[in-house]
Amino acid sequence: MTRPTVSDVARLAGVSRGTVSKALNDTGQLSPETRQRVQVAAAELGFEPNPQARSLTSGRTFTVGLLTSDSIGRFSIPMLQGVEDALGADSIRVLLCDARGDVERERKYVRTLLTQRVDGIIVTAKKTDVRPSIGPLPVPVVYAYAQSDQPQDRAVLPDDVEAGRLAVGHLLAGGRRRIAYVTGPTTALAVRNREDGARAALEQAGLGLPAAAVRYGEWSEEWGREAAAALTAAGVGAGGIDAVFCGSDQIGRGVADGLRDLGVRVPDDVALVGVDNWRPMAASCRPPLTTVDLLLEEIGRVAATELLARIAGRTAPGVRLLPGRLVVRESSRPRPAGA
Amino acid sequence: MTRPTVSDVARLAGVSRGTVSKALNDTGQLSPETRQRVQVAAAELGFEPNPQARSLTSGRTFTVGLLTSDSIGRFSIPMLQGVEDALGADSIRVLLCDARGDVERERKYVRTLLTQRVDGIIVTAKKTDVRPSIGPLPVPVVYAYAQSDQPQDRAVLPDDVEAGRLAVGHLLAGGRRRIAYVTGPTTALAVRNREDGARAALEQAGLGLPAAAVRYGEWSEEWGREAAAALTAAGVGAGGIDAVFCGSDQIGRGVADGLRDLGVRVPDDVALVGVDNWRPMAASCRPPLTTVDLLLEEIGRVAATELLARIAGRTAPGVRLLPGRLVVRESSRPRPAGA
DNA sequence: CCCGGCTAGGAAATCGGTTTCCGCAACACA
DNA sequence: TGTGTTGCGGAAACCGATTTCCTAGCCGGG
Repeated sequence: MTRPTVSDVARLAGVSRGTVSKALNDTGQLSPETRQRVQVAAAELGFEPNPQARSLTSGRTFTVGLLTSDSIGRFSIPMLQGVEDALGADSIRVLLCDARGDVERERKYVRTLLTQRVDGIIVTAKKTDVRPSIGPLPVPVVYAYAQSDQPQDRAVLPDDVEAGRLAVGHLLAGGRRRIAYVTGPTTALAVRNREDGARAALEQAGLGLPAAAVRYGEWSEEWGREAAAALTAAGVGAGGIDAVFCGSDQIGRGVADGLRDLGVRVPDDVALVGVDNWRPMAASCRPPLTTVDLLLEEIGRVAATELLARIAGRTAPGVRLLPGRLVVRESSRPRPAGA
Repeated sequence: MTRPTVSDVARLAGVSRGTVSKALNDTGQLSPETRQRVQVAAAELGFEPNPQARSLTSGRTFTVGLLTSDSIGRFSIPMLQGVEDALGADSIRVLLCDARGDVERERKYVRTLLTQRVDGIIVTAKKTDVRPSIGPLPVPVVYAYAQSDQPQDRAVLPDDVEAGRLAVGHLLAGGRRRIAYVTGPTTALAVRNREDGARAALEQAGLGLPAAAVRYGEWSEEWGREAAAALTAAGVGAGGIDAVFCGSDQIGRGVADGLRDLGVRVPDDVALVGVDNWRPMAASCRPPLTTVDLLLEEIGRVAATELLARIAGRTAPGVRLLPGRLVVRESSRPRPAGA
């Protein structure tokens, strides 16, 4: 009934407990025969060492804490999977803590994780803006899709400047010239970075991003619809815009619907590119929305790998940016030749 | 540098290690003075018992495994939060395992969790259909938003029959009489249960759900749009339908868009109700979608509470159904009087 | 034949708590 | 004063593994 212990294996193999440990961990000086005899005995009993007992001596728990400061959400999920992926390969367990944006709760969780003797902590958020560090801790910490206000903390982030460049570069390549940017609040770092990228791409093409072509608002469809109306008040085609870079797929979808309501054709009159590659939004959009996938799963994977490196003692501070990938759908199809 | 242990506390308080344990756990026979002296010493040192060492003797780890069979997704998140909520109150940790629909991976995770000596396991899924049991295990298991094929396993599920009844009852109360049901694949249990509920409500009002009024398809907006066209081919108003119960908010949104394209007014001509209360879908719908919230967070909370009860030895097999709640928005506004 | 060097594997300490068992001291009672 | 009870707290075993230290036995060389 009760699980086998080293003593059981020792008895069956006819050796001492210490010898069992050495045999199963490939340490100490043992004859190949003894080693094998122990291994056979362990297999026969289905012996698996008790992790609690093991970590009592080793000091390691083979567990890392995953602390989400804002709730777990749409952005966290792919990252979670990436993290699990990278850690699972080393059979490291993940302890989940959702602080839900509550500073007090976050502090409590950090204490819990330390008490629990986790080997490291990954901190995630739902926006990439700078946030307070969870403090100098006796264990390694990596921020994923989040960054702390302490420069020595390590962070893994999407390259939002590059994302803006990608999106606008794609529109330019499709022959668009008068491009607008409908996006979230200026307070968001991602909004500003993507704008920088967009500007860079435009300038490289000898174009600019006039103030009237940039619209800050909420991360919502409603805002997208509203902005679509405002942007086309001056008409489309000759004098007006011929493409919109949307700060998110939700906004993109709103813009698409807004344009549609106004009789503006997408992509014939105006092309659209979003950001996130949030399937239910982007793929069901009419027409399906071209978008920049920030590869959040990859961010999770890299963050976990970096954490393992830090646990192993290799450390590098600062921010690491990961490029996204353009997913081309209908909404940015180039104009038919000669249109 | 290194964390204080019972020995440190014992030394400071001038007692033995055993006495420290008794004092801090309110066991044994100690004078109030000694007890307090130890507590003061422990507080002074910031002593926190090592959970690994503790679980070595107690056999308990104060950790439960959360096994998501299909990936973590939209449905899991609210449940996760409910689970965390209920367990956090007892300072029980959550070990996250995402099997991503892979049976082999799931088996591996179950082994890992058992090796880890978790006190219990919660199994979640993204659909409520019957699934293979993870087997008779030496620890308690509760299925949340999932159910196993073994009747003795405990499951906590949304009451989909009641959800159908709620939705259709609401439409009937708003004066609708010719109600259609656009939903997911017949293979899904939720689809059939909600249909049963819808039928029950209709029959209670002396009405029926004709075969032509039920449309099975995918859980997608595309399907909703398609179905909207088919349902209104016969026209709306006098001879046609005056309301649609949609199997999900995604479908609901598709139906809304489809009707809009066809010039059918929602809710004036046709009222809509969805299921899920998935904010980004339901609230951004035009018009905003009335929907049945299945209260997944509550399901997570209840599942966790049940698991704790089982860990404590109180057990009851079988399925427990939790009712949802109607969230009324624009899409089901009753017709203006006299229309 | 004796001694030094080497190897295989056992004994015991250790990690940090919990728990059982036992003895001492104080007290009540006859 | 002797004895039985009770309250308090210490000593030590224990949980399950790892690791250090040490010894027995074997080998070869002188």
